[in-house]
Amino acid sequence: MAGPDPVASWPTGRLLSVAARLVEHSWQEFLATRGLTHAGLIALHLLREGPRTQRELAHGAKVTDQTMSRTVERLHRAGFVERGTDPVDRRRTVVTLTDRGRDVHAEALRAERDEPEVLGALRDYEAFRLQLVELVTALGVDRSTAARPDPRG
Amino acid sequence: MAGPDPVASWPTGRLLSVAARLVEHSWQEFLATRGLTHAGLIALHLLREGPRTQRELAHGAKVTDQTMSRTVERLHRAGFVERGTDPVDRRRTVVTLTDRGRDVHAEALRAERDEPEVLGALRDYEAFRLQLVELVTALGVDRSTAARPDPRG
DNA sequence: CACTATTGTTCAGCACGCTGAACAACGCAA
DNA sequence: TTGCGTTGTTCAGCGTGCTGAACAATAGTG
Repeated sequence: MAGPDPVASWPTGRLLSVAARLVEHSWQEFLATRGLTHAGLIALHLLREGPRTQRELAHGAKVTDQTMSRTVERLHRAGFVERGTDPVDRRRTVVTLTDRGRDVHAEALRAERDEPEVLGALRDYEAFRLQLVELVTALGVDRSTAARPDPRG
Repeated sequence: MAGPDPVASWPTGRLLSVAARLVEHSWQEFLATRGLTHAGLIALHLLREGPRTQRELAHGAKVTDQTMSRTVERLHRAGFVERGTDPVDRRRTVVTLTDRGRDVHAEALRAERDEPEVLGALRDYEAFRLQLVELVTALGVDRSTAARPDPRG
């Protein structure tokens, strides 16, 4: 008994993390049956308009190059992307969407539209989304090369 | 240049994840200098009213027992909690806050109040918080034992 | 051509989340 | 006591995030 769920007393950052996990989790059923992961989905999303280098994908997804490297590897293993070396600059790995990748991404878009049940618990879904976009835009200047902006000590 | 940051087109779940990472990251400076982690902080938070078993902590933090197990281990390693076996039920590990733990938690609370700069980017901070609380309350029924609610197949 | 710096990617290793499985201790029944 | 199911915790292993370091290839300088 006592205090059952004083979630309201949590720090906002923690609230954000837990909410993210919970929502991610609600996608798991869909994703697992398709053999893809939630991180891979955003990469697919960024790839829909054409081939990109891993660096570009990392920038776009607001993650480090290392993280995107592994995500792409996973995506490739699942057959959703193709990897090739840029003939002009052989350091670069150019990532391209396969048909299956394009297909599964389209399906995910549909599913997102069809099942707003999860986020339906929110009063002002659109307002909430907007706040998130603001937050990410404000805080997520870049990353990718994992720049350490203020090493004063 | 093309499309620089179409964050607004991201799925909401991804937005949530990235926002969480970004906000978490803004705490890193504070946490790192104190030798604690963001996951540990919520455990400390739950411990402030008295000793708890790991199971209770897991419930309270909306994570699985396994995850809490490792978090407590880390906290113990850092000297913020003490662990003991319940004499009544020797299966149980009772976790208690140390003085240092209580101290660092209080400091974190203060810091949270003093530096709302990060979340200050938001228009309606309170409304946003409220949405998060609603979301977590609605979706985060429990976890801990990692119950699989619907294994129909 | 070597020398050095920069750029693109991967490797090593950690934190944090999860699931499945193992293990120890308890509780209940025969 | 033995046996078995339940409960509390940890171990194994994976996915996603990070940092720091290594490595390969390109580019600039002599």
